[in-house]
Amino acid sequence: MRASIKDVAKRAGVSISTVSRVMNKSAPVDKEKTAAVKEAIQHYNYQPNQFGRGLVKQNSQMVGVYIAHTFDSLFDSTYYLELLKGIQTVLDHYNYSMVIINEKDNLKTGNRFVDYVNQKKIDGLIITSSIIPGSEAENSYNDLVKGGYPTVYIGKRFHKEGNNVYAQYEDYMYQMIKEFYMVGHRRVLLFIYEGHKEYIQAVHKKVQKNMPNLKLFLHIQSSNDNPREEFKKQIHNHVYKLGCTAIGCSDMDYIHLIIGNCIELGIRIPEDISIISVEHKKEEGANCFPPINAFYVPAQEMGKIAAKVLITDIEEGNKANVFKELETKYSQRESVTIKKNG
Amino acid sequence: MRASIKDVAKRAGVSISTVSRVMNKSAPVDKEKTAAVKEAIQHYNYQPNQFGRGLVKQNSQMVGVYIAHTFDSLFDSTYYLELLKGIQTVLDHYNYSMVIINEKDNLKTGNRFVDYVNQKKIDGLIITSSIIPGSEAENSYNDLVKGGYPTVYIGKRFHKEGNNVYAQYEDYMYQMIKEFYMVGHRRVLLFIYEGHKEYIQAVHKKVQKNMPNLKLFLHIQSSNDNPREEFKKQIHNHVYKLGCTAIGCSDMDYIHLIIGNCIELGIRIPEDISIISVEHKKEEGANCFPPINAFYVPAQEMGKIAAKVLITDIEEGNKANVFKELETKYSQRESVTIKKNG
DNA sequence: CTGTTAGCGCTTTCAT
DNA sequence: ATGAAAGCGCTAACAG
Repeated sequence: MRASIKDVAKRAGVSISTVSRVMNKSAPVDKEKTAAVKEAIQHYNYQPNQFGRGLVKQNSQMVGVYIAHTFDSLFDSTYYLELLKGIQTVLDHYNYSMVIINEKDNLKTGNRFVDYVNQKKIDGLIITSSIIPGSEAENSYNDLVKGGYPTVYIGKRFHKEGNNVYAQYEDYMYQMIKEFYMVGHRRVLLFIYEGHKEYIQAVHKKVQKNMPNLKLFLHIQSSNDNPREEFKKQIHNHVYKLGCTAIGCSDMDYIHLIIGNCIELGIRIPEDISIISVEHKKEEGANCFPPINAFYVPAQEMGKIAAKVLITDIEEGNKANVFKELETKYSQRESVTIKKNG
Repeated sequence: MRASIKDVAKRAGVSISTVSRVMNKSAPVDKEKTAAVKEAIQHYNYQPNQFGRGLVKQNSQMVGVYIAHTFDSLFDSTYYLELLKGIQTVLDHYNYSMVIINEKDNLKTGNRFVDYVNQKKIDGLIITSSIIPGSEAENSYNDLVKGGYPTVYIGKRFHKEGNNVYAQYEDYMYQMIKEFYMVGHRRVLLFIYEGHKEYIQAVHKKVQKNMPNLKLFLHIQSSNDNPREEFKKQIHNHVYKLGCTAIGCSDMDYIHLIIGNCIELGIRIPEDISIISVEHKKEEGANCFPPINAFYVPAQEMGKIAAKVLITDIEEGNKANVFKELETKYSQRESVTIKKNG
């Protein structure tokens, strides 16, 4: 059994409260006693038991990160990875730990984070945009917010309460299409994550309204055993049969499959096909061959902000809701060319 | 304030011990009282506070995953990602949560996991291979093992005690070179992570001994702002000036940079240069252009095994040390060709 | 400045 | 089968 505060107190010849005082610097303590306590702490390699401390302070120094997603898709997306990096960085700085709360089944009815909250396992909660609108989780989350529990929601929010960090997915996807449109493309293929299905509809509508003579082809990519062949089929079909001259994709994950398949199919970039992607890591597109035009979504920054907001909320109480909208930045590189209308 | 066991007891008209009994099924309870308690639990949406429970049971249902690494490099490596996926999957199944313990500064003197152990924040610890041999962390880890604390070490171990899961890095890297050697290559360039520097030396020695007429060029890649140019320089130099006919790399992360640069430099794969990689995700190499020969290291499987071993250790006590060595599998694809000795 | 004590929420004897 | 009570390790209020 590890040493407890009692052992330390005994060895230092003081009471447990004195030990507690020097541990937490919560009250002035005689110099010599302080030294004795410190010696005893050293000697036992003493660390206060978090259950005891937590029981009285009711905090765990842990923060939950909720992800309603298969872990596979999560850990394959640069977006989440960068988000997590950002979160972890500031959590670490403020001496909090990150607990991942993963919901993989029953995305509609699951709300596993509620248990963590009720069990006091975590002091605050960061929700990742993968939560399904209208799901049980969304409801539970709203309850939490209403109850004043420290939370931050990353991604598109459908309610105005609560802290929110967001990079307008719909905006930059729309911008992407507009980029193509402006240089003459009229038939565009979009590779989209299954999880973004909901959001892309709004984009599609707006496109139909504002660029009536542009035809948008959507390919919703679900997990697949052979993405190589799947992409090849899609690209071949859309480029050769349906006359697409531009491909957009919402994550760098797909870009190598797209580039590689284009090369294999004898489709030149950008001469035959223009490509724009989204990058969640700086200059990611620049490291492709050829360098790919991309919208930079500062995912890591988003994670950092979310964590900072959450910690402020935890430690100082939520004064006002924070709504932080991040800007994306478009980098022109070598993957888009003007399409002469023919 | 959330409901406590007292509130539940009061509403159900029983004592708190009875509530505890029905919660934990730790003793038979009258049917009607059980029903009443369950109703009250429902009503309050009651979840036992983990501090209270933990204080008496001294367990947290949390497991620490220690990573002595910058988080960036961690979350950019498929190896770690797959490892984490595997760990998370089985942890989830056994109702444990994963806490990431990240050591980014002072890799030689840091041992942050010790605090988590002493504070009882975690019930067990998984150490990731990135721990530096001879470091403070290594020492602390050995102490933990000696003290019977539940741990699993993933990666090469320098001591025989404790649970260990391992895919012989040195073996498969040696095999990789041998593959090149067998088909006639005599000048091989290896792209290596900085973190693997220690291990590759042994490989190098063995190569020098067993394949005396093979010349091995090592490029240790540290984090770099412009990997694209860095790789281009390296490849250009080693292929054109130093006559390398084969490139090996220890992680898929680099493969697109290598392939892309080769294409840009007019180096054909596999006609001019043969390539072998390591893949930590099944068929990852098959999705490259061209498909890349690779050694499959079952990182996810390793994570699963590690977690399973750890949980067994936690819940049943460590009977004997588990030493599990995973086999790698070599997939031949289209990136290696015979080199006619000239 | 410091020791004594109550009490955080829970599980687990110990009686009954 | 069940309630009373002890006690897990700690902090904070209180008394001195």
